[in-house]
Amino acid sequence: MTLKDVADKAGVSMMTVSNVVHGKNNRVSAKTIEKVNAIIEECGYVPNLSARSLSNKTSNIIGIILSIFESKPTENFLENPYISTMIGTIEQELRSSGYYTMVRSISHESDITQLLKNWNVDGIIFLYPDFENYMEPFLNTASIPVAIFDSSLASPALINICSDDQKGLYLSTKYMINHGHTHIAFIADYEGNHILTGRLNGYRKALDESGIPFRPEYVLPYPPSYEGGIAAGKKIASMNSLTAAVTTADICAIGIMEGARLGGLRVPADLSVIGYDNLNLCQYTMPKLTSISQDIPQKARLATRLLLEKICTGKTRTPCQITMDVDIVERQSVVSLF
Amino acid sequence: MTLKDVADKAGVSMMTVSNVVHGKNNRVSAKTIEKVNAIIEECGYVPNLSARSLSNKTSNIIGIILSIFESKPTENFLENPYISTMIGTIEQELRSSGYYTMVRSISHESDITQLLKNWNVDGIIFLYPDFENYMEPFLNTASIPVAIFDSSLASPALINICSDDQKGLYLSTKYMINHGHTHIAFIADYEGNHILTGRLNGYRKALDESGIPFRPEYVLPYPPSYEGGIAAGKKIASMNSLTAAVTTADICAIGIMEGARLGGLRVPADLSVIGYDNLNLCQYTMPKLTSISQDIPQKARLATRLLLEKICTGKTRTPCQITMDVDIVERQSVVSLF
DNA sequence: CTGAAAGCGCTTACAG
DNA sequence: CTGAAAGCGCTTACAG
Repeated sequence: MTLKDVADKAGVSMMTVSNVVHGKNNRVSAKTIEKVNAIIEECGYVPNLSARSLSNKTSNIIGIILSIFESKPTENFLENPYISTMIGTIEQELRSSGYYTMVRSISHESDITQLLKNWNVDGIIFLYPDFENYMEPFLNTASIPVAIFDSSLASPALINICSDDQKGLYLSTKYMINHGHTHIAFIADYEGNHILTGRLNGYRKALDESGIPFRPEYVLPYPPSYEGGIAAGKKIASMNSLTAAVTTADICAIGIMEGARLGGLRVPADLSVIGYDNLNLCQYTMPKLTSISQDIPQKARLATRLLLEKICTGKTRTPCQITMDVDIVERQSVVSLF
Repeated sequence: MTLKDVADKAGVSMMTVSNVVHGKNNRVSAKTIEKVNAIIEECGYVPNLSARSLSNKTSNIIGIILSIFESKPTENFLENPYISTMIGTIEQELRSSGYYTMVRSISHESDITQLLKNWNVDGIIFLYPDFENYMEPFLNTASIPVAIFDSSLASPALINICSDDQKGLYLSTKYMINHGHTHIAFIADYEGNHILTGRLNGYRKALDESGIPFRPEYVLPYPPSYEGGIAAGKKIASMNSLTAAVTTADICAIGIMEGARLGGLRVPADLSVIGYDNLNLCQYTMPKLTSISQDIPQKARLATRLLLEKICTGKTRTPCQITMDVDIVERQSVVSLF
């Protein structure tokens, strides 16, 4: 069942059917519209989008790029609930605007342009900011809108949705201070990572504001993973001077609690801890983990909308670099020293 | 840069270039192949897959169907790490075989056939068995291979990868028995759900084998969610007769531990618990949760391979309903009564 | 308000 | 081993 079949059956031209399908109602008489729609309904006609794409030079397909690194094991990447929330939210948003979602992992920069040419992809969303090295040259070549999250690149060609990393750690550090803590560790190997560096700055800002001296030895550069957290927790127990730890991932905070216990501390009695991301699992630990939350669906939705707007109008209305607010979610992992 | 451009530049026909692109080397002389490939390389020619699809009646696109229910809030669905592992593994597998992954949520049965016609999708993978009502009529119409997981449908037209649910609960119940437990609760509202019913059967089988009477009052039909688990845990505490609980989801097991504590029990001293799925978060709880593990990537990989095999050959080699093995992962949530 | 023609970039089926 | 012709299902640009 093709456009032509419908046209023949209705006794009109393909052009007329096409106009009806696209709702260009001012170009067709009401009577014809009705007749054509009845036939479409009856025969279950569905347009062939490959054909449309071929003549259109456009596809209504948006590419979601998963990972560029072969080296990085995909498993880690995938067990992250962040990713599924992102993909699901983006798909819903795209679908409701008549777009299709193609998910693709890539291993070379050339894979991206290949994907574009293969399917006339209308826009691209990178889920992770890992792509930054490839980004600049790619952006210069790319003729289609591109969205990314938490990137340090400030190119006006890039839709870049960030979250307020500095405020995140400002909030958790301030929360510790408000509960009487002054010896607060910051856990993350921030060097060379602009997101983590932003968070370190938030930590420092909170200390400064309260007149608490910043001590470099309280910055423990362990990776923000479960294992990194365990190592950090043990280290903290051995230092014997800290009452609180803030960090940049819930998994790491959980590791810190575990490591601190292994080192002989009670949590939260001897060590208060605050995580980051507010994952579901914060409520499953003991104590339940206080954490910094960002609205991930909101982030995904905003990126998708700006991308579609740019595709349709050729321009983004708002500044294309947007920083989203974060919040603290109180649970039980912080003890008051007052 | 199109086939024609390459052909002109090489001084050959489009047909020859097409043959080179598809590696039909026996139809082209070595010299011509080399010349054409050099030009392709130089110009960065990438075939337009919409055009290919149009003449081919095939697309190399596989549809992954996310959710059919508008009513079910998508959020729940998405924060499930199972989903991202599935999507990621399937995408990798498809990509390495030259296929493309289109993710799509649907709200009506007709959305599926529409997707097929829109893009000439070559195959479909349903992530969840929720679609069973729609399945039978759909399978009769559908001309393309379909894969699903954990479905009770035994249609030979369906590639159906299950896991050994009965064995899963047999293992956890047996493990309890081997540690001296005889008063063991089974938590899940299994009625009307063939997966959970299979698991209940495994529970009963383990009891039977050890000559422990099955007591209907030990089956607590709470939903296998965190909240359901909390309710079940409180109930167990109030019953004062049970020393162990097996269930069908890690989240539920974590809820049970929480509920039991709220009811005054110590975990695991007073109540041993075993979960199901072996999610990462099993290692983040206290006590760390013993659980039943299924190899999710393996499941996704197998479904994808069988689907591609069926697409290419028109037949699946193996029986299309496959049950995968499960295993128990020991941690700290079970105490020995000996 | 309606339609005939040309073309998007590829493949299939055939001829040589 | 190579190529010219027709066609996949749609849209664009134009004419009436």
